[in-house]
Amino acid sequence: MDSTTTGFIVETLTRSIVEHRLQPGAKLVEQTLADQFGVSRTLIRQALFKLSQNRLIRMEPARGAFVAAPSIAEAQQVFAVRRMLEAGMTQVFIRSAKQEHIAALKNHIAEEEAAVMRDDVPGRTTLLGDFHVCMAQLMGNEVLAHLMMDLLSRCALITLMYQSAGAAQHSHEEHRAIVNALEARDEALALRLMDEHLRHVEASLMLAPTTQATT
Amino acid sequence: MDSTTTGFIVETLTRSIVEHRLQPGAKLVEQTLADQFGVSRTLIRQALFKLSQNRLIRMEPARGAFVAAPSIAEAQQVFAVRRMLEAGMTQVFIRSAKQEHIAALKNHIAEEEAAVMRDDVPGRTTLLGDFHVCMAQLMGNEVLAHLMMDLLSRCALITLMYQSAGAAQHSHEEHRAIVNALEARDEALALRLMDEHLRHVEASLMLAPTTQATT
DNA sequence: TCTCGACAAAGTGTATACACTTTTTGGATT
DNA sequence: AATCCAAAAAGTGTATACACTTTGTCGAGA
Repeated sequence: MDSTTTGFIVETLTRSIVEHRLQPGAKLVEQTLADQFGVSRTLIRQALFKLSQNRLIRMEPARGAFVAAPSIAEAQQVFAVRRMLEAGMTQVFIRSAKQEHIAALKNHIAEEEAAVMRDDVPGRTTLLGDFHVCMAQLMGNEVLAHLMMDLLSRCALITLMYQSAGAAQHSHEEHRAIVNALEARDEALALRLMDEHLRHVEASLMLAPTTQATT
Repeated sequence: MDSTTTGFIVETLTRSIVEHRLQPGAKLVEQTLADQFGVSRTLIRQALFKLSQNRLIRMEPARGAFVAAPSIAEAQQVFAVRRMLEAGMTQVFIRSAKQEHIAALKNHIAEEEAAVMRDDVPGRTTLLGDFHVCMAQLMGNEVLAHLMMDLLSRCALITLMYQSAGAAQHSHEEHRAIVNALEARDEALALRLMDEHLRHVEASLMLAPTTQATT
């Protein structure tokens, strides 16, 4: 399985969805995609199934695959989980991180800044999310890292739909503050900042709850 | 997708694996399974793919599917994630749970006890894991509940391989203590008990690290 | 005009066929 | 006897065919 052909299709479709070339609710017809990619429906179906696991699309029996339009309620649940998990993660991180790990985070933050500055919407969304994935990866826990990627891909769509440039800027600054707290090994502060950060991101999304119709 | 036929195959295979009728490392040949279930390889492949997402089997390109034999290292990572996540979960639960939710947990514990008493190995493993899933479900957060199910199915195999009757008994008693702390709304105690509980379960597994060869 | 139903078109669900890769087998050579 | 190579067998990867479901269209009847 996943002979890189399927992987390529998944990546391409993911980009199309995340960059809004495919709108939430749009139908993905198997034969059409098969023609476009020059493969059979078999591989397309494999790819669609993977995308449905990532919650980027939704599959309805005998009706087909549709680009997901995650509800506000679902996003709130995802953020609730992230607050629970990332509090613990921050705690373990601050106790075990070496200086080089913190340097890696600083490096990441520089990339974030560049993306925010040049107003690169898909780029900044990815990077702002990757900050959290990056922390997980630096801890050397594959399971945790994979889980964070999953959670972030899951709210990537809604973040993209609702996040303003201002909110992105704010998010970036909060990341910087968190890293400073980590470097100072101030556990209480880091925990508080992380919790507030996640609440802020969530709150910024809720400001425009009626933009997107459900499908 | 998942026209219940695939679902049935997944459930049947899951039971076979969890109840050790299929041993870790065993190969799953598609045509053989297709004949047994009376379907084509197409549906078998769908089912195998789902099982691989649950980490119950491992798929190697062009070589086939094998029953997973999760490593000790992987189990440790899963438990680390569970400690991070369930601390937060316990905290939120104790602050928001109604009396009826605590009653539901007590009810679950009664079932656990029965399974432990009658020495029903697959049953007790499932129920002991479900205690944690149950908490998540009672909180009304679908995402959290699904995540817990995922994490638990992921270490179900290794738990089954390594958990002794004594450890199961111990686990059950710790669940009881946790529920008592929840009912008393003693947050600090509940957090401590949950953390210790997860460490105990993990420690009990590590006692016999050389039983199963890798594959 | 509106509603209902039958028919056609489009699309998904499953089975099967065939190509390609891996594994096994059986001998020939050393 | 042991090793290596080639051919056969077994098994996976992908494409295609066909059945069945859903959706859209068009005309008849009220």
